[in-house]
Amino acid sequence: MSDEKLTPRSVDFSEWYNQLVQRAELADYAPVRGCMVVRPYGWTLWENIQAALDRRFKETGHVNAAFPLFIPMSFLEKEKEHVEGFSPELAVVTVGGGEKLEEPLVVRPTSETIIGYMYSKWVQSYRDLPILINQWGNVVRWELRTRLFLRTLEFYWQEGHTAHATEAEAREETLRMLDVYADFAINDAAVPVIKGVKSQTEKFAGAVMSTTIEAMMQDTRALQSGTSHFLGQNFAKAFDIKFLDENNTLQYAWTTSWGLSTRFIGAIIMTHGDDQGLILPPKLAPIQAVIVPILKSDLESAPVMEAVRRVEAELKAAGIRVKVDDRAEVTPGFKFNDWELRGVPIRIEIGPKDVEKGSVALARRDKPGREGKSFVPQAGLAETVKTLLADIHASLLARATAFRDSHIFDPKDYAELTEAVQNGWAYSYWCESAECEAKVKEDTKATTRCIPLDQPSGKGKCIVCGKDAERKVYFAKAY
RNA sequence: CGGGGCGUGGCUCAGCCCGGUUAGAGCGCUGCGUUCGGGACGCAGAGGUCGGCGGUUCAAUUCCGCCCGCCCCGACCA
Repeated sequence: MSDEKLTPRSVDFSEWYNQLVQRAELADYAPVRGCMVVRPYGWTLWENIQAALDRRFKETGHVNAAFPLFIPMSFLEKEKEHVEGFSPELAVVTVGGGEKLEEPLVVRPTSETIIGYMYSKWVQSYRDLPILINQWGNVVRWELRTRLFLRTLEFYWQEGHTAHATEAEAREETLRMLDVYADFAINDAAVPVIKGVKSQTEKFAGAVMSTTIEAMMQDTRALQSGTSHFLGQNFAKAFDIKFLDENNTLQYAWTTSWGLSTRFIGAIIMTHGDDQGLILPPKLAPIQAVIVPILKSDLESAPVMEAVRRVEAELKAAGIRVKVDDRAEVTPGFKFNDWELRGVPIRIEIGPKDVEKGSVALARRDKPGREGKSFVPQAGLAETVKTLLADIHASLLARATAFRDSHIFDPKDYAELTEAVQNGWAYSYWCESAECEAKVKEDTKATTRCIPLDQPSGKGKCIVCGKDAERKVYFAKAY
């Protein structure tokens, strides 16, 4: 609800984002710096994301559980890289019930440690494995610079934690869940992502290997949209997760963890949104179709509203998430803009002319103006809407994919690379040394985003140092 | 934590330099009426410890000091 236009993306992309998040009522700033309130519209979107992921987790054999928010400080310290990675951003509770605590409690920044501790209690035999548990919850990381959804002190996510008898099985699980994320991103959110492996410097603190799905936002910056980690035996050794195998030999388990957070909402906003506001992917949109009645006078009100209610009931019965905007105090034109700001995929206008002709006006959010508007019969509308929703999904995905691909460059030399990452991603051979990675970062602020799983067949020379390189990597500025 | 900016109705801001009557505007909000196929209009209203504390002064939103908070820019991150 606002009468002013959004700052256009071309003028100030991050200002566009900030205004949009608030005006669309996805989230608001909380009284504590860096914390956000997820408003009902934003939370419903998150619930739809949760449902889409949770279904996939269950299908791949996982179960949900809940682990505590507080973790003994000493747990974090058991895994060297882990504590080094997270200690700068920990929130620590030192007083409880008015008394200084004997051991400070960390508000979980992630739950590998406490879950590792529990797994060590639960695992004795190879017959206890694998353990495939997911948790939906919140975590706290004391970030310095925050943005709604993209980086807040507290955020909501899911974290899967699995333990396996063999390395191969754990590695397989890591990639399986990466596939789950990619499938969700592409097929439910219409966000094209690239699956890949993080460099040693970019990987999760404590992991042997981190994998990621990377998405390109409309300002061409990269957003890590979900991660899946192969933790090797690092946490098993730190927390003593041991089992007897078939040969009665004591072995450390192999663990994985994987997470996707409310940050993904930021990915949706910055992948699809336009200068009018949000464009939500149909499968995740809290409201898939909004009906706006057009009332010329009180006389015409009754037949129009009768048609509106009938259409509403039909769409509902067909499983479409539909809302009637029957507010009397604002005009249809206002409502059009209002729902466009909120990203509802389809608008249905029903007025006196439609009652007369047995038609409705359909407007698709992804194609503004006349191009996206059509007049269709009321008969069979549920099917028409379903088809259109599917079509919108496909066109959003195609558009985002085309945008991304047209902003991925293949620089011929280092000078071209520095140019490429100013308005896109550079896809280049890299010798995988931390030195070359650091040089690019220092010169351009771009980091390695991932070494994609799909690689060209040949080999090449490192774009930075010219030495032999096995694999190509994406360099990009990132969120 | 370094550099810059800002705190005045719900929001965006004016007023402050140069202290002095009832502190304003636009938007939003409430009520009534007319409207309604791309951001309607009229009339009548409600709403402010001018971020906090202290100082200067007959008198402080205005001048001074301290504190608090927020935003932007530089070192970390899903």
